Amino acid sequence: MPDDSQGVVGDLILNLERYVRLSGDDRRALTGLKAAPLVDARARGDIVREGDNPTVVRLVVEGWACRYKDLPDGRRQIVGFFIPGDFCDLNVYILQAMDHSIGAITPVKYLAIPPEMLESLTEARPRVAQALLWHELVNNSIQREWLLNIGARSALERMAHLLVELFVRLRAIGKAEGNSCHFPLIQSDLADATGITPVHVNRTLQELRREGLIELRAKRLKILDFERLMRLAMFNPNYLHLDHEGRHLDAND
Amino acid sequence: MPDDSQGVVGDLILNLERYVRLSGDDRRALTGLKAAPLVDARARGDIVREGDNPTVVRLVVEGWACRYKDLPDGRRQIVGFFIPGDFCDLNVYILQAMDHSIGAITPVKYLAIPPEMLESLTEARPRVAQALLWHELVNNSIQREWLLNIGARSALERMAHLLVELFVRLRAIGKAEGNSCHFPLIQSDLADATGITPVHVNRTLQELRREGLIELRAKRLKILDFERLMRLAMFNPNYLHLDHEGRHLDAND
DNA sequence: ACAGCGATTTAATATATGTAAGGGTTTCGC
DNA sequence: GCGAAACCCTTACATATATTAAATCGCTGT
Repeated sequence: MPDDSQGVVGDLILNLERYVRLSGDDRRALTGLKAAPLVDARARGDIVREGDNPTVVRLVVEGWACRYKDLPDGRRQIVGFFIPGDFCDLNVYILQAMDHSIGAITPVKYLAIPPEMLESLTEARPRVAQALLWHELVNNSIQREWLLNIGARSALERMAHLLVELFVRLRAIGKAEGNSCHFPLIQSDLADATGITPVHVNRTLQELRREGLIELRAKRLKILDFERLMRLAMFNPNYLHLDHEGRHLDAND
Repeated sequence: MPDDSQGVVGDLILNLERYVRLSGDDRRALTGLKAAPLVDARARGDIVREGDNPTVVRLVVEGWACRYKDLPDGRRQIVGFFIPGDFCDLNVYILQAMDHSIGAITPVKYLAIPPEMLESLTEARPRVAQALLWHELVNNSIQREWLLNIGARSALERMAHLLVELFVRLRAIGKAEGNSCHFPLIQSDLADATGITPVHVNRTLQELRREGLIELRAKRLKILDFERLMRLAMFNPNYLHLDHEGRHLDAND
């Protein structure tokens, strides 16, 4: 849970400060978002369904969620994960009917922010607007990398890539302890996200363990050899667009 | 070639009017974009390379282009196609370093628009700004559908889906004649876009032909049974977000 | 402590898709 | 109009991943 001084929007601030340096006033303005209603969602339930016409923007405050699409015959593809500090639909609501669903992985707490509240925030604080735009563009970039991942990498490489990405993102909001982190995805989530079958996800994870690259049990992921895992995944951090801050990717910084 | 009254930005206007009803002043303002330099790109050449730091926004005026990413070992994934009236990077340039490349499929003509020119346009014409935002969000939605396509559909379904999508988009800018259209993609383009192998693309196309669903030769695509092709692809037009105009998807309207 | 259920693991088998290589055809530059 | 590429197509074979099913593990709640 976010128990820092910024309270419930602390992870968002951490998130945005990767992109833009915020002033004290910017941070205070963001903190004002906590006036929005805080909503609880049950684990494994839907938060928004394809076809809905949402009227709020959701900011994940606690827990994991995902964006997914499904086919009439039940096949399902997760197209992105949300962790605390991520917006589910900063702009998407503008399109009226949702073209995808949002589901909770764990129990989730989110702020249901009225669009006008965001508008007045971004009008008053241009740097915040800039940071939000950046955050959104990085999301699109991640989406493109996922296409490369699913379209061009082997099952093993895909898995490795997804684990590295999630670990890097979690670390960025201070949710990693050394080289390990809480990891609530079950194997069928990984299957839906990578486009491989749950049985094959299992084989793939075993291979990553056998190779001494990871440990994964009891909802806890531990990266044993970050460097080698990144090489296997052909992980190129460019697409996260963090470099302009001079940060480096190293599991132990 | 766009030889209508709006000249070189005619396809853009057609494109945007699917989303928002533009006034005469809006259209005139958009027509002003043709003051930007018109650039030629050679077929099969790169227009922007991953890592570049572009300073203009590109609007495709003639020809086809694609967004793609590649891996160190040469594997390549096309993550989107651009046809006339599409922006290549309406916002992406903000992120500084490109996380993907843009390549020409055919000879391409594009307007190289300075960001300030776009900014003054959108400040003066809010409906244009709204339409551009919509266009961008639809692009992201298409990206999500592609993830579903590559992650969850079989090779045959994937192929069918891609063909339907491209046909629908071409028709929307008046580039289809009845149930057929110019189609400059070669089989290895289709392979890179669907994440299947060129040989298998060939098998897949033959099957679509054998089933009496399409004709495809000499850079010309003809949809023989639109209804059945859509069903095979599980094509749900929601993701193109055209419905608010009350349009229907029918190959012969 | 145990029941019950979801999650993981294993195994056997099936199949879609990949790989490699050769021949045929269209396209395009000159 | 000719020649050389570039593209398309085919075949034979290899393999990664899917499918199905069933056995174990490990929570969660009683």
